[in-house]
Amino acid sequence: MITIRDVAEESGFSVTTVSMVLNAGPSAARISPRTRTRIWKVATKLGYQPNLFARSLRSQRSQTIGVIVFDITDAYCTQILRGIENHLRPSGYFPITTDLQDDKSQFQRCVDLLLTRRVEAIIAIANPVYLETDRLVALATRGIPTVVIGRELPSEPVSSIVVDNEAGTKQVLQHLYELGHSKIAFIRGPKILVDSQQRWQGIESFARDVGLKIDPNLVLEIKGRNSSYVEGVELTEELLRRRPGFTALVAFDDLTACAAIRALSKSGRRVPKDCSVVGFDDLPGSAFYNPPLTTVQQQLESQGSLGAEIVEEAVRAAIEKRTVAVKHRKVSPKLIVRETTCPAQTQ
Amino acid sequence: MITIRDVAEESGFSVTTVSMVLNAGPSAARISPRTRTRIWKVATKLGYQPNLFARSLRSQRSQTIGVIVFDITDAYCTQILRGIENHLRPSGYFPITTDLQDDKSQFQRCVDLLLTRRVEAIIAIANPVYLETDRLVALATRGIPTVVIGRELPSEPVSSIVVDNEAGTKQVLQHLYELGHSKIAFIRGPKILVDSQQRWQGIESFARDVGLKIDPNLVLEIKGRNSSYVEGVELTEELLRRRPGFTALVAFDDLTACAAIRALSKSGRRVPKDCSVVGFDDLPGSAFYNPPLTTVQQQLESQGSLGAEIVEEAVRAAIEKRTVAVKHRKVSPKLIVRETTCPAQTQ
DNA sequence: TTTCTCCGGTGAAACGTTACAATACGCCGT
DNA sequence: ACGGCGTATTGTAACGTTTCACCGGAGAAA
Repeated sequence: MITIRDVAEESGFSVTTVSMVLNAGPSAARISPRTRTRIWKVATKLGYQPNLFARSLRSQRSQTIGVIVFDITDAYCTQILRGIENHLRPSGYFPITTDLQDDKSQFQRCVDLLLTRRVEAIIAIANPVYLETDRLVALATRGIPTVVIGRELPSEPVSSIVVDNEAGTKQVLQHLYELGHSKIAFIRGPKILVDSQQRWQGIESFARDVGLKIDPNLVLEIKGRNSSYVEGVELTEELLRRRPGFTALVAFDDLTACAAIRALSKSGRRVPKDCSVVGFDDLPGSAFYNPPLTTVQQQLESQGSLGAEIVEEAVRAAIEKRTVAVKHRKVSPKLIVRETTCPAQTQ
Repeated sequence: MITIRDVAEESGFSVTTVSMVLNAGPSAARISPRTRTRIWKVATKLGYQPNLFARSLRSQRSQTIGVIVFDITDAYCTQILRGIENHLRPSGYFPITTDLQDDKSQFQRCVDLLLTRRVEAIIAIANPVYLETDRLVALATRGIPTVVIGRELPSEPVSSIVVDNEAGTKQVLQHLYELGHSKIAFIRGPKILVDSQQRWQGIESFARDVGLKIDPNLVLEIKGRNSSYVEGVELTEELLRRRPGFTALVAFDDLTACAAIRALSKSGRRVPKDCSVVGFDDLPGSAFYNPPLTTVQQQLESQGSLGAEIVEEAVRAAIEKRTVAVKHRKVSPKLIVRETTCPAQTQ
């Protein structure tokens, strides 16, 4: 392994000079251009690779950002990860990831792991049903910039990024409205999720705006006792029992939408001809569903890179001893029209 | 931040002694039990956290394993990651992941990134269509234990883990055979993939064993020119045009199976009543497909933990200056019967 | 008593950087 | 000739560990 000392000897300059040049920081400006090129040449000739451990030990900076995901096998998390990594790459920071494995009790372990690795900031991807807010706040007050993706924490000293659920469902309903649907069924998400309420507000608000009537008998809600998929199937069957006449169904999310389509197919109805269906999330599989699902895309990659941007800025601020305000961002989702929606049949 | 020196002063012992005790290595045995408990007590009282950078700098060991995935948003990769992480957790190693983003040309960058972080070993999750074998071999010969998951490299100094494709398709065909199917269509995978050939061998071998006749007109092959999904749809339509009488279809993988189901549905056929369909992979979405897909599970988590086990052993061997043989492991897949297969209709 | 061995522990030198203060030196004005 | 100043460069002390060689002393063997 070749060290900075080797470069110094080979180039005839001191270790200090080499260090300054190779770091290309502000102090490198004080070194003459001739010396700089000379040192660079020697460094690349020898194939010098700085030792991160020595560097971090001395400079007290790890060049590392910690990411906590609630489930690495969940496509929601990995798309965000992709965004984070892409944003961080050019800035020289490296993201390291710990996985909660959907087990809330692992949170402290994950945080400790990251702190042991001396991460300079933390991005947490929030599970919709739980979030260890206190621990995140503890981080933030310890001076570690923290941002949470997927949950709004307006009153806490933690930055956050969320999707604009209301705007999403508005687009959904507008789409169906423009296709001429008026008898629309809804499967709402579980009450515990803030997302559910926001999405419902978008529905109500758009319906009110255009004078669309929502039949309370066509609105059911996921209780979340058992698998969301089987519950989706059951609720759809219940809707069919109550008022078989609806021509469209808005599901809380893609999984529920898939369940609904399954139930509709089993009852002999064809999607979208007899009934249009719309989901929310745009899971990777949704484009290949039978039929391909019309749904709302959450711009997860953007959310990730936005998160990375925020912590990066916060870290930079900390280094320069500036303070930086907590940020709360909302990203606009996008309706993706595929093959589960079509104009309402005029009967 | 509290250091080992603080613990030494507070406990009245030397830094050396504290270090030996806290590392709980073989040299700790030389220290008397009384001293040991005393030091531990002080360390926990002060909340001592060793500085990984200092430790790694001195000991030349990073306690880190590098993982290269070909696409972090691919469920295939993340399930393997889960297995790796779970295996590594108790042993104190930490996996750091780099993402190829399905771009072969990024490989060297990813390797360099990991080498910069001084990983002690590398696990590479191979993309089915490409693999930078040379670079992996280069790693292995540089003394960095390397294992590749998803590709067999029998003649190289790199360990490997693969699924037993042949055993998988044998189970598939046996399942259909036992359900009474004899007119079976096949969509083979692209020739370039070794997986394709192995899976086909399983089919042929089982058919030969039980005397099942395979109609060459019912065998089509993915060329891989455009999206695998749309090609699956087209091939299924072609099969229906040629010999509409088949009662079952074996697809190369889940995505193709979904495409086939889609094409069958569009042609008015009901799955599984009119035609059974089997996939391969067990993608996370497959259980929620319409209908839920009968498929072959690849035991990805096991593959991951197996990979972790192999590199861990290799690292341990390197530390103790033993040499350890390259290992090639095959894991047995498992048929998951869901709702796309049923007994053949006797016409 | 002397020498040897073992036990329990220690001092000091690394590991490869970066940061701070200091230095050498050429040049200007006086 | 001399002080002063700015520029380009350097010596040295950290950063927090681990490791290696060593040491004092108590008991056993000679």
